[in-house]
Amino acid sequence: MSTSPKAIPEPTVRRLTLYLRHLEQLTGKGMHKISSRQLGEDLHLGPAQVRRDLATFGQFGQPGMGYKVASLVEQLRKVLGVNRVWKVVLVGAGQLGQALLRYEAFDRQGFHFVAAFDTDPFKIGKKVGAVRIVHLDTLEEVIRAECVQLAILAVPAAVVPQVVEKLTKAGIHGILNFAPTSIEPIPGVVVDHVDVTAHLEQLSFRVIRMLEETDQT
Amino acid sequence: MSTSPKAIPEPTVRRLTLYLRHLEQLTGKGMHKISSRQLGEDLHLGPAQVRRDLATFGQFGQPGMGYKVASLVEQLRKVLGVNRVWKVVLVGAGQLGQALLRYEAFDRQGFHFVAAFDTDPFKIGKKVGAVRIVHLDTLEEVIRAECVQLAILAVPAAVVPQVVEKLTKAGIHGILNFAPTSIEPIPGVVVDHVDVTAHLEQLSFRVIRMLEETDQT
DNA sequence: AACTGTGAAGACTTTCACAGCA
DNA sequence: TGCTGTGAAAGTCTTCACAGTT
Repeated sequence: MSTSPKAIPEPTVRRLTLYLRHLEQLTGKGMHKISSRQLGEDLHLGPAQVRRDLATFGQFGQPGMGYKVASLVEQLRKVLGVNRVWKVVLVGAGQLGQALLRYEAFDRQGFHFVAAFDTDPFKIGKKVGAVRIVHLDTLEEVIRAECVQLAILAVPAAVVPQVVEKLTKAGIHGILNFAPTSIEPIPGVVVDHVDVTAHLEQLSFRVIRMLEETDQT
Repeated sequence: MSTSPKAIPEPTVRRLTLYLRHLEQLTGKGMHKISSRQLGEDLHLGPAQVRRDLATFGQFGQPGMGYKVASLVEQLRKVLGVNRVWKVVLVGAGQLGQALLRYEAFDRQGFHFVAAFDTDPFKIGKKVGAVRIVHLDTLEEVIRAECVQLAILAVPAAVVPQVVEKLTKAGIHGILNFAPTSIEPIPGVVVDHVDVTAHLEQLSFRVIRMLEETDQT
């Protein structure tokens, strides 16, 4: 009976990210306004889809003119919550973990690594990118001291449950899981999953279908 | 008017991967049959969802008994196209690319790297995991000679269009893109996208929403 | 009794098509 | 004219609920 919950559909949220990235590139090119038709064309979406998505959280377009790129970028950042800095920890400093630590685009988008954890004595103390690898046992301490909100998990599937428990205890708010295993839902923690093998399997499925359709004799 | 195209919904395909992975783990544990209720519980899905998904491509369950794990695994593999080996090349042997080359789970799932390409003279000739890095100029040659079907792109966004063109010319069937840029649809080529920044932004959005909902005074 | 497969209902998402503004 | 925002239609996906099998 107070603030309306708004209910933004999940597919819309996924596309907001795409709009934001594309619009950021456009500002770099000095483009000041854009229409839903053009934006849709660039991202291979229908113009109605674009307008519906953007209208979900307010009215930004100017009828007859289109959207002002700069203000749209600002609004999208606000909606997605990237108009501020998120503190992030990495758990699991293997090959993938280290590649993520070195990926500079995260910082530019407001996701700032404050620490990396591992249990391998050979890795501890090593500096990767801008952060030092420390022992997993210090996880709770660091997360509380630094008020870290997000964690990226790049550990073997087998240890995911234990690490998740530690993170939950430490009061983390969100987890992005790269391990090929599903995480039990936890109240108060948002979980998302990046599953590269799943994407390859999707690709496999779609390639087969495509070839079958093409090959109709 | 001949073979029915069946039309499997995309969300279903995404879940098939999850079923497959979970069932493979179950075989390892000596579990021989499972019900839709149990499988759904394990993966946090409704039992009706599971049955609908599995029934999409044939009848596998035994009423009163559930599903036979081994035969379901076999069927899912067949549907997803992972009952065979896919030849894969990596383009872009940076941090992320090298981490992917070393990720052994791909091979186990039937995705076999046959080559890695880059343009950096310091990287060329180096062996990462089981494959050697060679110059991008040899891409078409290698893809044709080895009949490679899939490519993983881990190059900077700026060079994606050129690389995609090379791949298309070489007759690739599927591309999995890790660069934060969208790829123009190409007839005869299936494209999928792994976008880590997008996942972080999703997480950001959902964490904010969760905290707002929790905080209602 | 325990369970699957599925028609039909319901929920959600996309697309159409047009009123209204610049 | 060129464009947005949106009610309503169409399309897609999920869930219910039950007939039918073991």
